[in-house]
Amino acid sequence: MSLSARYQPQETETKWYDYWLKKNYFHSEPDEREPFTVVIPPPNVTGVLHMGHMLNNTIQDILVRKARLSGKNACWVPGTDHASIATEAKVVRLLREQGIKKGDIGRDAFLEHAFAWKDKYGGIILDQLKRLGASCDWERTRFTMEPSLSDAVLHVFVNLYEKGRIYRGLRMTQWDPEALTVLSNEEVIYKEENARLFHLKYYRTDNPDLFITIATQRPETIMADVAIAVHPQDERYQSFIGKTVFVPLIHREIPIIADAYVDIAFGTGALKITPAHDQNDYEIGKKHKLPVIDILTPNGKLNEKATILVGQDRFEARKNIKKLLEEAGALEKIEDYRTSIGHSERTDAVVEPRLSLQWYVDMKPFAKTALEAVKSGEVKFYPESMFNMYQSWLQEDNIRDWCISRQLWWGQRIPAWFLKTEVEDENQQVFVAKTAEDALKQAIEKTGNPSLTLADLKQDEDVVDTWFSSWLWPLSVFDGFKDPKEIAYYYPTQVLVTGWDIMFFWVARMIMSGYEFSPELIDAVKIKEKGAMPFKAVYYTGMVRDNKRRKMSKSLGNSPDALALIDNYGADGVRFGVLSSAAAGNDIIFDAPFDPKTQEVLNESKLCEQGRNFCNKLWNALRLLQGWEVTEIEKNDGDHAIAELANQWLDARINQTLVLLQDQFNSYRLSEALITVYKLIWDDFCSWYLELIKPAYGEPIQKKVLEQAIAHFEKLMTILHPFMPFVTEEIWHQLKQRAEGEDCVVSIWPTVTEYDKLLIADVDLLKLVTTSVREIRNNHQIKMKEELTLYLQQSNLTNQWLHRKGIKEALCKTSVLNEVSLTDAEIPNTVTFLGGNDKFYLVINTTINVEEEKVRLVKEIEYYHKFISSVENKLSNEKFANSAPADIVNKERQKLADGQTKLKGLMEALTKLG
RNA sequence: GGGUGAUUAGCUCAGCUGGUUUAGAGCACCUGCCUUACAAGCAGGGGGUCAUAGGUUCGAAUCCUAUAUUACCCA
Repeated sequence: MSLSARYQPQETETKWYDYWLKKNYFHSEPDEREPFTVVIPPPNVTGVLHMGHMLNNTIQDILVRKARLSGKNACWVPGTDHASIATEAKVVRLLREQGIKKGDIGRDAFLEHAFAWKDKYGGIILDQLKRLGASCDWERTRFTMEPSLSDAVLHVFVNLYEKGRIYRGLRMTQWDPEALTVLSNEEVIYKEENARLFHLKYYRTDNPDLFITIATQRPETIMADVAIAVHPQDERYQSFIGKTVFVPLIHREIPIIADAYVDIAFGTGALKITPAHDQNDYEIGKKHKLPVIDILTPNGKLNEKATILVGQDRFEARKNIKKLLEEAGALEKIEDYRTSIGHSERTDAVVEPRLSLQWYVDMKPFAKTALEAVKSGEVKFYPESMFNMYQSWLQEDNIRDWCISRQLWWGQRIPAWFLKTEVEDENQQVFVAKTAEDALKQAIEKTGNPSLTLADLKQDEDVVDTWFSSWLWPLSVFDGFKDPKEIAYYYPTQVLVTGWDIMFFWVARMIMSGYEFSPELIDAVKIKEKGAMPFKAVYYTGMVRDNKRRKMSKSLGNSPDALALIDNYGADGVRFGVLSSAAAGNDIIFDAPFDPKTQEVLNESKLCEQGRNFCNKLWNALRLLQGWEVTEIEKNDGDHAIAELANQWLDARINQTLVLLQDQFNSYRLSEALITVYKLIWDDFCSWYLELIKPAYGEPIQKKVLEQAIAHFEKLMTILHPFMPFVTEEIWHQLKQRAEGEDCVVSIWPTVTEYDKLLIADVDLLKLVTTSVREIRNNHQIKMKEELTLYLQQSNLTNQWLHRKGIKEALCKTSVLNEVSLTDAEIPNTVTFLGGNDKFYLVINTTINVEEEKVRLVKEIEYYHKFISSVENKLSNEKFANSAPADIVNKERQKLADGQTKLKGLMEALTKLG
């Protein structure tokens, strides 16, 4: 059967993925082998595959496939995250389009809609991962809101509450007026923006001629002012302290207080205190026992407490109040300035500080554990430098309690019940339990009222933050909270692969929950033996950016379509492209070009093209092997000697590379590992090995040589498999007839054996001489086919080299020579070049341009002169000789000696030219 | 405002513990080849004061300090 001249990924990729699934190769069950566990960072259930997923899942797949080939019990658990805010927003929007309001249909009906929507559209991303080749154990697919995982969330909530680590409190929170929920601090994204600073006059109540000017960027909140604060040492305002002023427009009287918090240099040095609408003002207000006046509705409109502009949106009110202030003579001036403004991560709405009653996790003890885990090296970060960022966040003075309640319905409802009779406030009685029945028992006990029934209780309306379920992911995907069997085997996971942007959201919190709960779920002996950490290593990928260094995102439209890329280059090609410039932690500039006319991103990539070309190279190597005619007759001729040499050499090179690869895998230098394999295959195997064993035109190849070649090719396919699974599986099967279950995906990663380093050096010289001869041909316009004669200067080295079996024949073949011989004499009318330290003379039939030759030699001589003098300088420095280690000094001496030999040779050649 | 990285060829990046590195790779570029597996290819080539200025050292792309540029994190 003849093969197409080009590799066709479309034809093979689906075929092999289905085959692997059919064979159940990705499924794992606990057994006696060492486990290699990876849990996927669960993408949003509503998500579609983007470049970041491609990168991060390619890396995970490489690690998992490599582990599988290395004989470990590889288990990669996939799944999705319910993503409460994002999903709820999506469903709300969808319902609105159908004319349905969330509030009208109620909680249960809404959840029905949401689940229906999730069943229909959720999890598309998991199918897309299959296109990429992800070898997940799909039988283990989990969802953060499925019953078992939700159960774990409730368990943990109750557990932490009982330990006194979860509390309910009235605090200043970050409010998203669009999603109508509080956010955790981490969900607020600060952006630098242009803003205006309004300078407003507040007149004294005791003297209408005196006023104090304050600077604010939020004039629409002055109706909520409760004081003006100045610095106690500010000389300008000493006479104002203790007096009162009128709030402009509404003429409410407020005091002027002194507080060292005020920055004398900022604005006018006088600060309006608005506790309901500013975090810092709230703190000052509390300190000075000032009242709180909240003038905003949940959706960011002014309420009746504002008394003016009631019903207007905060930004509309800001515009309108400017006019009123001007008319009232209260506006002194407006300044432009830059400031950073907090936006909601999910809805991008400007967040509003808001006083509200929420649930919090006390983070101090957790932070200490999490910091220690990485500091001690139990959890390793790649790259290590990520620890700095981690540390600064977890330090005691930086860590803040985690607000975990959200005013949403899509998520796990908070397992807390209250008495219907009590007013909702900080002091009301609360019964935290996994079920309403348990809560009722508590209520009866605590109130001493046995007649209470379920009807007297009401459950907290809120749900927990999505991250409060995903922080349990490594524990809950193995149902650790229900059954210790699987988790005892699979925990801790090996490595977590994720972007550094969710280091705080997710990584740190998983470390916290891991240390907190795994000792409760797993046998103490096992924990002692394997550790309590959720993963042994974290591989932080960079952010994928476009060629203008912007983060690739759907909203910017600067990300190529991941699936279109796979269509264009094949999954293997895209995997190659995405990985090849992705060192851990460094951001990746993905090279997809933009259409110069439309400015739309094109689904093209040079790097993926390189990956596709590599597949094609492999494919053609296969075609070469298949095209040869085979002979059973073994001849002990030159070709045989070359084949033997090539065979042993490639074997040595593979072994040498395997050692390097192991090191690269151990340190997670995967892009380097890929380049290493790429070079081994393209340069060593294709360019040298196959060219060496290639029979002359029309000649057959010896059966044994072909078998050796196939064996090497097969080994190389196993080595490349983790990176490019599809093409390697295809070639693996094309190479020979395979028995049932004899597949590349489950082949055995080669073990390193002793190899001949000297042979590698000898072939390096062969390559060097060949390249030199080819260069001379190029320079003298001698055809590649024209056979030439080469002489080598006689020396111990050349003598030994040329007499290694196969070298002479190989050299004749690669350099197209008719004769190679050793000589003591200078050979006239030849081009001289250096190979190693020795001189080579190439006889060419064209007349040598003596002047050109001289120029070339003089240039080289100059180079060595400089080189030698720099080494001599170093060596003549006594301090160097005394303080440098002996082997370094010896190396320098060797460098000098070699340089001198080379220089001598070149000088002789120059003299010879006359 | 506080902090952390980055700066190496036209572009994207390697270079790990200072010493076979007067610095590597891929792409792009130049020259010659449709040679019988592959033009998605082959053979060869050019191109870098390692951001700048100091310092430590026998020795610095590598360590230290400052400056510049740039990216990000935190408030």
